[in-house]
Amino acid sequence: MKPANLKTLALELNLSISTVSKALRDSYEISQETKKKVTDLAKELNYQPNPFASGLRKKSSKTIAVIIPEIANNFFTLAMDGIQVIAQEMGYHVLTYLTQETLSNEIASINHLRSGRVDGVLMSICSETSNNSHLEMLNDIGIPVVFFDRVCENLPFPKVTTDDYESAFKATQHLIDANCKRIAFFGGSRHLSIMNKRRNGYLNALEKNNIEADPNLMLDFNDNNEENLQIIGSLLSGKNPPDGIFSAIEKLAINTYEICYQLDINIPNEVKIISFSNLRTASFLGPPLTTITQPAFEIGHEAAAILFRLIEKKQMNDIPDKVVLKSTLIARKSTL
Amino acid sequence: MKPANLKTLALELNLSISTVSKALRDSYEISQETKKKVTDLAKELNYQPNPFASGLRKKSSKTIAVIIPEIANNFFTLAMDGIQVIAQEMGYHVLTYLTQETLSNEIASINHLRSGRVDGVLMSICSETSNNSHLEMLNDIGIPVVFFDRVCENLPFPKVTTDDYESAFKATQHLIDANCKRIAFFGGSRHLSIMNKRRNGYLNALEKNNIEADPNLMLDFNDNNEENLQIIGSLLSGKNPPDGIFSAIEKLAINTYEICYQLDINIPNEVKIISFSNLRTASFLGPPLTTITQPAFEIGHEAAAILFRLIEKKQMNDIPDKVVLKSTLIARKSTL
DNA sequence: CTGAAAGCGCTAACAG
DNA sequence: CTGTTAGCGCTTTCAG
Repeated sequence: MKPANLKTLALELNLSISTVSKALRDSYEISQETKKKVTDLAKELNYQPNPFASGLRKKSSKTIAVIIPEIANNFFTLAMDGIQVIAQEMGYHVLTYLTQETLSNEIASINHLRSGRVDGVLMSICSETSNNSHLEMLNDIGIPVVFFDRVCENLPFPKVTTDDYESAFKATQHLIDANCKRIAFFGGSRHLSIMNKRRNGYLNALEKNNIEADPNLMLDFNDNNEENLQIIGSLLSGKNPPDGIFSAIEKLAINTYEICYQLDINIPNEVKIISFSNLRTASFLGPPLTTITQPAFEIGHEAAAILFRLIEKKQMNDIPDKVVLKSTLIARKSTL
Repeated sequence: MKPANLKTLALELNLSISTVSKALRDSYEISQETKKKVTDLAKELNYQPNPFASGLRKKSSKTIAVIIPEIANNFFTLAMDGIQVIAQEMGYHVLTYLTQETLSNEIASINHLRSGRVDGVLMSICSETSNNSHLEMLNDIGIPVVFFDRVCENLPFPKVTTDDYESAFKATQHLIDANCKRIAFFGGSRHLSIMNKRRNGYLNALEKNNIEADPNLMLDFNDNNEENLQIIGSLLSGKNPPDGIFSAIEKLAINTYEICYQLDINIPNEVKIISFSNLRTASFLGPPLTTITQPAFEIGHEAAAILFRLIEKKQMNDIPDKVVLKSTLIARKSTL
């Protein structure tokens, strides 16, 4: 069935299209009486304004884009939830683009934004992103952008992150306090600033405790699960295995559990593990996993809140350049 | 910076707008030479067609809506991934609406569709949805719809589900085979057909084994986590507790683990558990959880594939009314 | 092969 | 207070 439009309403009520339009937007130019007639009929006919027509006219769409590496990931899922909650409140629609950790997809997604389809963008960059030329285009496009979690440091957009360096430092210190001597770092792409911060937190904690960093214990992983399992397997079954692991990525901690189950390595007796993670089941793993838990929902929520202020150009005075929401270390049996 | 449009290109090349438009759409009316000039310039200027203008004109938006109860849920996250993968392939944009298990949100989301903003809808209904009047509006709107997982049985839209009845039957039989005598069923809203199917599978498996169903062991849960924990707690600490639990909802299985940890109840010795679940960590729980795992990614992927055929009116002959993708029972220690 | 022109539904300036 | 009109950028007849 063809949806009702302004013309339908105008015809029915013997009014002009513009009067109907103004009435619906509650313009001061229109009499109460007319407004009532119009809104009543609109409700009756389930009138919904055509978003293309008004988008075309007003150059705004009440839509934002969320560009993230993946959705099957507890952190991004929770962040997404935080974004959606506030978007729904504000009456915005949310378009999602997954880059699948692939640069070409990220570029394609950004190119979509050029068309004016969305009023703003929330973004977490993919692990392949090293050079920023495509992100700089965001500047040219002149669209509000807020980065969250995996931010791009040298671009002039607000950033919402967690205290990656401090948390990583604490995590490492936690292992040291648990008497670990050979602590491994499981990280991801060196292109990501959050990974570098976590790595630095790790290194500085070692240094502060006069432990020499062993390059053999600092592993960078990519997105290939099979390969990652092998790397972890050879590390743990090789000579001089670590007695503590700080994983900067949830997936790698789960992989480590898998390997330990396979090789019958006892956690925490033979190796202790702490990981950045938003697993809801961390407490029920065998053994329960000590985590650095990021406030994922809040990060998404806050990033979206800033974006909406940017879009609606309200309170522009107090748009922060950076927001850092603290993560929480929750000690469980895997580091006991 | 203002994005390039057809006029920009036309002016630059001394061509008419319509020629440029046709050239970009590779019309047979346009010479190869002109096409090349146009596409080259378009690439150079990063031309992206204005989606509002073409949406307005063509009454199609290359956009679909996904309406789901929640995103912080392993099943829906994976389904979403399946949807996104094929949508991206097909060049479609994906709008997500979360109903948060609330009928009023579901109605609001459906009302958004009326405007022609999207070309099709993928939907999983919320647990509050009993009466279908708002879903019937989908019919009036005349937009392609495909239901997945939480389908609405009596509406004439394709449905993609898993074999809920059979899987529930198997799950219950699995507990019976493991020597459970008092098997509890943890379910959700009675409004959802999948819940009824799972409950029926449970009941029929009991019947087939000449076990009398005990109403005290059949629990319906809602979305209130605290309350659910209490209910499970009193069941397990009461007299005549179950020696087996079949949970139709992942979250309830996790809640059960929590209570068992609290009350120091040994799984599987005192109570065995099997649950519908897409937890990636099921194997690493203490103890590993026996699951009925739905092919969540595939369900999303298949539902989207059907939707796109519907939208593009291709292969309309073989649009299935129903697709059932099988779940897998993976036996682990929680039922050993 | 190319161009002119109408119109999708809405908004906003301007007239009345 | 209400109506007329132009035009957002694109597609699509229809003419040439």
